[in-house]
Amino acid sequence: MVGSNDGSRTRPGSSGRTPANAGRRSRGERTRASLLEAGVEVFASRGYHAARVDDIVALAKTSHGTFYLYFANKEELFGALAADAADEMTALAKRLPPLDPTEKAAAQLTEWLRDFVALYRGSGAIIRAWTEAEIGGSEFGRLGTDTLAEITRELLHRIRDVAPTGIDARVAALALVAMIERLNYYVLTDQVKLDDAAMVDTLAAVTHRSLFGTAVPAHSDGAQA
Amino acid sequence: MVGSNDGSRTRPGSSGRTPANAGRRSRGERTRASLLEAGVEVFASRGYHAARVDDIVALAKTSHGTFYLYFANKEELFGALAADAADEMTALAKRLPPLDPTEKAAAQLTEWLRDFVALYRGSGAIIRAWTEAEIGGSEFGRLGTDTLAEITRELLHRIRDVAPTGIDARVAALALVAMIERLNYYVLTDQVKLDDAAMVDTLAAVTHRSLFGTAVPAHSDGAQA
Amino acid sequence: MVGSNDGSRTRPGSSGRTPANAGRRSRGERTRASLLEAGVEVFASRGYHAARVDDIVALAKTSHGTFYLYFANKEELFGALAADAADEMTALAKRLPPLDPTEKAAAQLTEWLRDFVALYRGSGAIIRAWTEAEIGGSEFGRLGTDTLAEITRELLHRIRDVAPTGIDARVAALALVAMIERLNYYVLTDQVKLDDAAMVDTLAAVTHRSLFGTAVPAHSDGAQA
Amino acid sequence: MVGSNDGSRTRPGSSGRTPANAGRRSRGERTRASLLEAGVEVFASRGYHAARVDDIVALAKTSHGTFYLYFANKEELFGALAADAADEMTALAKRLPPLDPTEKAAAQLTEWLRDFVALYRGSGAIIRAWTEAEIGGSEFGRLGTDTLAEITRELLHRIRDVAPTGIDARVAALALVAMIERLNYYVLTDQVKLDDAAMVDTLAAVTHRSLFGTAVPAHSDGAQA
DNA sequence: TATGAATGAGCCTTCATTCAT
DNA sequence: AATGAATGAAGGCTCATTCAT
Repeated sequence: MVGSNDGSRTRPGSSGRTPANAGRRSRGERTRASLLEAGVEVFASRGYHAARVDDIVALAKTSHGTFYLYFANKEELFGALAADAADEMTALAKRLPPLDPTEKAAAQLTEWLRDFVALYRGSGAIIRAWTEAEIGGSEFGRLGTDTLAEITRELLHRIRDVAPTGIDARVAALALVAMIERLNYYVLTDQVKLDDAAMVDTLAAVTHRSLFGTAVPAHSDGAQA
Repeated sequence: MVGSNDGSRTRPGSSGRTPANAGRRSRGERTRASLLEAGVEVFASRGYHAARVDDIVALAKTSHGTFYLYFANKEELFGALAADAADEMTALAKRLPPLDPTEKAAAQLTEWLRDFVALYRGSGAIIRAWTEAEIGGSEFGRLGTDTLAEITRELLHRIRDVAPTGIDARVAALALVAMIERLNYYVLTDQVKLDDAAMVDTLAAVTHRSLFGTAVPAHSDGAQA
Repeated sequence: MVGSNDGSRTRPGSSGRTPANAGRRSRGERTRASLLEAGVEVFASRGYHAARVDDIVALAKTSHGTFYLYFANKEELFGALAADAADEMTALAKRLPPLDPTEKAAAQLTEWLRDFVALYRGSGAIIRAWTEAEIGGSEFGRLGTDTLAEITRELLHRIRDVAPTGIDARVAALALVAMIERLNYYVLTDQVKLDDAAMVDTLAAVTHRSLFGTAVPAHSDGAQA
Repeated sequence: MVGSNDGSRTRPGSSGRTPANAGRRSRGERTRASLLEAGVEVFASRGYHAARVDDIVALAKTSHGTFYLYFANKEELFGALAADAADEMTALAKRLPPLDPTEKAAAQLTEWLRDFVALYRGSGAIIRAWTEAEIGGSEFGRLGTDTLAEITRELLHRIRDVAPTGIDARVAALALVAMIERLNYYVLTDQVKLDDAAMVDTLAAVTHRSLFGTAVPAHSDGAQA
């Protein structure tokens, strides 16, 4: 579909990209990095479809030709960004705290939600873009879901035993993740004005109550509604 | 000045469209209807951006020229569909039942959620497409949000007095609507396999518990009121 | 080129169009007349290319179908109008007065120029439009020139004997007609602000002097510069 | 905001275009030049409205996309050509010689008219096209007039003091310019067959006589000053 | 490695003309 | 005689991608 870029020509700047030598990167790596950076910026402000390769190379202060030296096409650049975001999200999922009626667990959940908000604010532009319907034959849509699915899976682990009767734990986990993601989405896209603390507290409270029937104790250390 | 190229060329099929003669529609009305129908189909399967006027007219078995006889452009057709969807959603919002800890209220909520699912299944393709970032300068994005905002508003009316301390009613309403919409979205787009009853019951349960701390009685998985 | 309108189907309203029964015209004649009228208006305000059949039928308060009942295409309607304008111009050419150094001849020339201005103001819109480069393969461009050519021919008749030595009478006639037409054009299209009297007097003076070397006596009955 | 779709994508071939390196032009400059050349050709033969971007790129042996790399649209290409033509015309206007009854002045006028003919033969196609009614909201129509207005202005300077009584100098200047332009137009578009010398001599004679009442001495039909 | 000019498939839109009623 | 819905051939323009240098 995308020309004959069968990957047979080696891409520049793909040598040791370990954090250690991050400061002294080859020219190729710097170029690639600036393209990625520009990509985030442009995808964030325009969305995937409206993003122009033109805009990206202009922001990265490089040329069209160079762009295709590093990425087979627009989709691949987006894919790289999405993979990064997915990695971060997966790592976050792993850190989901245990859930029980205790105040400590509630506080930890709040804490975790704060991290989620931070991550969503950073990589959210990409996550948001990839929630856009139909990027590259829905492959990315799935990727977005899969990523959230990991959080769902972790959440399910935590609540399976504590979920009240009458609630399907799997569905509840899904619903809660949906809630968390979407509310963040509304806030990030400015469709709704809300300060982070109120959002975090409410998400924690709803989650906690829906599982344990009682409110999270209100003295979570932050501003509160 | 003479004709004024303001596109004022009168549109066909705009005669008496009263419910009475809805069956016997003029040719123009039929054409317009088939274009709308095709629009739903195409927007649903491809998303707004990937939808081609070509696809729509092909499905409607009409010509390119005819399309522009009825709609100024792709956006306008989408707008018409979106407006319809918004109307239905608004009407549904108005029917949101009162919320209190009683079993009857819980049952009514379940019922309402069933309606939501039905509506979402019908117009959801459009709602989904219009949640896509950046259609026509984000005007539609807002419209989508505004529509959901109406449900939020109605929900807020119902829970303002019953919301437990420690929960900001406005934010909670928002969060619950976000949850309801997104879970439906996941199911509608087949990103998650779930039967409607489980979804409805869980959404009802989470909503109910997050507000009242107790589960909805579990015997609601039938068509009983 | 223009579809298969080979004229085989008889056009409505083409019966006795003599001035005598002009008042009691059949419906067809009235329709045709209103289309012609609308044509003048639209061609005048928009020019030939920008004129839309849409505009014409809207102004004539009739339909597209009807338009093609009376005219094979847009060009034919224009042709009809152009032919009328050409007839009038030809008649005017015939009335060009004799030219000699006398004061009387000068006055008659001024008078004739006044008529030219009047005619140009009425049919000028069409004349102007048809001076537009390339209407229907330059056929009309020629028609416009041919019409002016008749004035040139008449002028040549008048000046052949009186033209001073050193001036080619044919070329001079052509030049003078060019001058008369273009100055009127500038004024009619508001590219130049000029009152009719000044224009007429100057055109008469330049014509007279270029032929006879002396100014036209200044007491031509009208406003004068 | 990021890339701003204001068409600011830098145009190719806009490096040092000094006369010095005019011979060795960059590829971009050559492409742009061939598009301009093709533009003249196509506008000349078809007129502005009938000119197709397709025709232009075909003649320039380049692609559709390339066209839009150099010009925002058809109008802009035309504008570039028109601006060039306007510049040349303005320069010519500045060179209009002084006008007085002497034979030398008459000879200089003839000489100037020869230059006008030469210029009109080169850029006339564009001038002609832009006299077409209604290019881009009449902006160009005015430009054409404005350009001729400069000649009118210069002519007015020269004749203001020598114009005979009974002739409004401004109107006369306008009329003479109109005559000169239109006669050239007729000849250039082959609507009239005329050799250049006859045209030039007659225009000079008419101009001279209308101002000074005597013919230009007839022996000017050579290249003598 | 990098450049940026060139490409062309694809899309939206217009409008003169036709045709069923 | 009239209508107005339908048609489809153009035409202008965009933008991801390629290629010569």
